Amino acid sequence: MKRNELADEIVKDFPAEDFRESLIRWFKQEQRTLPWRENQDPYRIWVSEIMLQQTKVETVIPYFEQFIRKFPTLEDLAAADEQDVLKAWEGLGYYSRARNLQTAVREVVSSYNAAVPDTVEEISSLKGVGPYTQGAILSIAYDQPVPAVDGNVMRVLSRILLVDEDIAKQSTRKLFELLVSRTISTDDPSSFNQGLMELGAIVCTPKSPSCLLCPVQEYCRAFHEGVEAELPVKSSKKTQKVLRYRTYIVENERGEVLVEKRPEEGLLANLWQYPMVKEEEVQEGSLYGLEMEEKGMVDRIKHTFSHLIWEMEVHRAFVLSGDVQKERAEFVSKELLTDYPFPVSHQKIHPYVG
DNA sequence: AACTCGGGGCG
DNA sequence: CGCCCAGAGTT
Repeated sequence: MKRNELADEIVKDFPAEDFRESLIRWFKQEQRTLPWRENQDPYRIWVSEIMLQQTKVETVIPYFEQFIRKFPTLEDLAAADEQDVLKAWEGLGYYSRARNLQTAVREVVSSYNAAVPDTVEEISSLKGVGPYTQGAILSIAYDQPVPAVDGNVMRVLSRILLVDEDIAKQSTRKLFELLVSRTISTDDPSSFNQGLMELGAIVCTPKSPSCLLCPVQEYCRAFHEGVEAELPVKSSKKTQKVLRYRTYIVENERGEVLVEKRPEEGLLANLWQYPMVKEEEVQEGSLYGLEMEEKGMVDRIKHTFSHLIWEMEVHRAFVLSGDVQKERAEFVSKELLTDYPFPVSHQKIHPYVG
């Protein structure tokens, strides 16, 4: 069956209008007060949506407030140094979000007279603005009736409409976009989309949903069948690879510490770290052309990413002779170190640097 | 369609 | 420990 026909069959006999009204009424009553809900400024909505990708609301709040203080307008962000933007993003993860956001904001300044575009074609062309974010900005900032399908929406609707497609597949998101298109409110698409997400965050949670408190319980097919705990269906992912490194705290005679900037692409791109070499490439007493006196291991740090695991041995060393021959590596005073954006894995080393 | 890309909190 | 989170870009 074609996706379009499947969507038609799923929404057949579903009381969309009653569902809409209950959902929107509940959202207006019960929504959390959040900093990006103070107004409809497209720039603020945009920043919040990027930060919220794969990140919980409670985590985002302090980052959002500090980010807006630092970069109050789109022009401020466009004019900022990338390093300062990454510093404001430090600890939030998925750092390409920050770099793509700045790229996109600069594009808006140069090509759209600093006004966030309000059409699907224009806004979806911006770096970092995918199917979800485009729908979120258009519906929340511009009141357009377009779907904004995230994990919450797929979970909520899979239960309400009894959909057992695997939500780990990208193609499934398109089915839910069709389902939202057939149910969304044209009067208040913003409250409808946010209501679905808010419901997923507060009531229709992944584990043990609060069905007895649900404002749309009477419309929930999964609840009536008693299968809400079995939905959504999601295939599991594979286990992570383990990578072993030795990380150095190298101090010179002036009390400065050696740090290096990671490559422009890939994992933790353009963030800084203490020099780190694969365990099998360690050369005792030598690093990046420097001759060192090794003072032994300080700690073992295990850091887990979504797709891999780092096991780092942290060693302390002092420079005996030589010059740094490695690209993007430099000695920095301990005071200035706080200006450099570090991933959390290496922030764990800061206490040993003093 | 599968992989990459962070980090935290929860059971 | 595994799972999930207001996903997007790359291959």
